[in-house]
Amino acid sequence: MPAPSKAKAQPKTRIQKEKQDLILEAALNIFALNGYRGATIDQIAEAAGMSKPNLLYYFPSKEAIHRRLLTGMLDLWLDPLRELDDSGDPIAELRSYIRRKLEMARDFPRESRLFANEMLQGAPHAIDVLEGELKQLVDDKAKVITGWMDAGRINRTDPYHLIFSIWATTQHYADFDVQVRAVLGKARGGEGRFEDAARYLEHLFMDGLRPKAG
Amino acid sequence: MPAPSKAKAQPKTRIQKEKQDLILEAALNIFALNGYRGATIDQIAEAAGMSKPNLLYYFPSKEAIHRRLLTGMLDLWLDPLRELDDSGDPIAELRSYIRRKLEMARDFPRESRLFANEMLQGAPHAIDVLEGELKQLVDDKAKVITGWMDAGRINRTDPYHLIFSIWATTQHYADFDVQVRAVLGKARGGEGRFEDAARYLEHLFMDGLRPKAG
DNA sequence: CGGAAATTTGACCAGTTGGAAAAAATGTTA
DNA sequence: TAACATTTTTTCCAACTGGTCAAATTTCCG
Repeated sequence: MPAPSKAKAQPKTRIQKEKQDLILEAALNIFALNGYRGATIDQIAEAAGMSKPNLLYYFPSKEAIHRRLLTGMLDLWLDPLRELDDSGDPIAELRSYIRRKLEMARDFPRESRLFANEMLQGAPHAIDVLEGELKQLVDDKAKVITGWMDAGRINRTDPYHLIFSIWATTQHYADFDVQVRAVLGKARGGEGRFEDAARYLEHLFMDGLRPKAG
Repeated sequence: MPAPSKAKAQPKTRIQKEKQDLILEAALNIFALNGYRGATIDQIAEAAGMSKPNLLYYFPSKEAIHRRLLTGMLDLWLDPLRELDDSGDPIAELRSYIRRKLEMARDFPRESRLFANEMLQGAPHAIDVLEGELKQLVDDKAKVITGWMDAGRINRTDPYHLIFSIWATTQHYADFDVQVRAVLGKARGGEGRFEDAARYLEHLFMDGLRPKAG
């Protein structure tokens, strides 16, 4: 029995990596659905098709699994913002940022909910990333956006709150999915809702509600 | 020992009402912070300054406390939308709806988080309200908004997604408070952040980002 | 005061949960 | 096949959790 704790950091065999991925996949489902405390190792193990002690052979603790998922997804989460390009056309850049974020809400709803859960709890495991990497990145991109405003290429407004509102509106479709579906009903709550949302959000962020000709 | 179960439905004495309020107040803190499963009766009891059996004298179960909080806040949550007035000025009505919702995020962050937690879990206790009362109300108000569009008083867009985006952007400041604070930093993350948010959101929803003179 | 009703407490319980230990089973390789 | 490392299962445990119950205490009211 060699220290299995090593296995977690860098999986040696391909089998180990496969099992770990299996566990992470199952854990993502359970955590996203029930929150950290609501999830049990037994549930995760069963979903991964193995026994609890077997799962604990690959990860030292429940918290370790959660930490892995969270750090993994934080990177994913930040990617779209990283792509916001200073040298591109402001309107097109922001439009495609909104689209990318909405696609993430559609394609990675479990990750989004995991993140939302963490935020609701006060980000006990992610606060340093928020105050470090995230803040840094947002500060950066806020400058880019401010530059566009200075050049008169988009209306002047608060770049930080602009980014917040893009986060909020897009993630809403993942985190509050039940509500969205319930309100839209069967007719409009199907697959098309993301298309509708994309069209709407684009219009909102670009032109707002007030008619141009006062 | 008369059936204490009656006490929950209609508190007899003023003392009973006071204690129940004390418990609900404490429970709101704990539930909002830890989610339903993350909260323990012991925690709530201690926060309310009483023993666990004593708390259970006033509420029959943990779930009963949670249910009371949830139904109580759903009403509060719907109030601002109810006030949206068909006969008012569209721009002013929507503006003040946004302001009211943002004030709710500022003044009732715990309630907002309780609600967010419930949504993330798939609304197991609130799904009927969402599909019933809430959907009804939104359908109603969507018609009002559509009427304004037909009259050319606001730009044509999807009224349902408009309402979603108002919910999302305003609640974001309660539910993702840690993130907002972390990104804004000490300088701008203080009390003023709600004022900034209000100014920003008003501008966004009214005029969007694209300069009028293309 | 004195008794009844309401409130509070301490002891307890059964089920669950995260996790440990060790043995058993299964490769793997020479 | 023998020796060795890896993986899996069986068994177990201590802490925690929601909730009960009877006894003790306090409050209320004539």
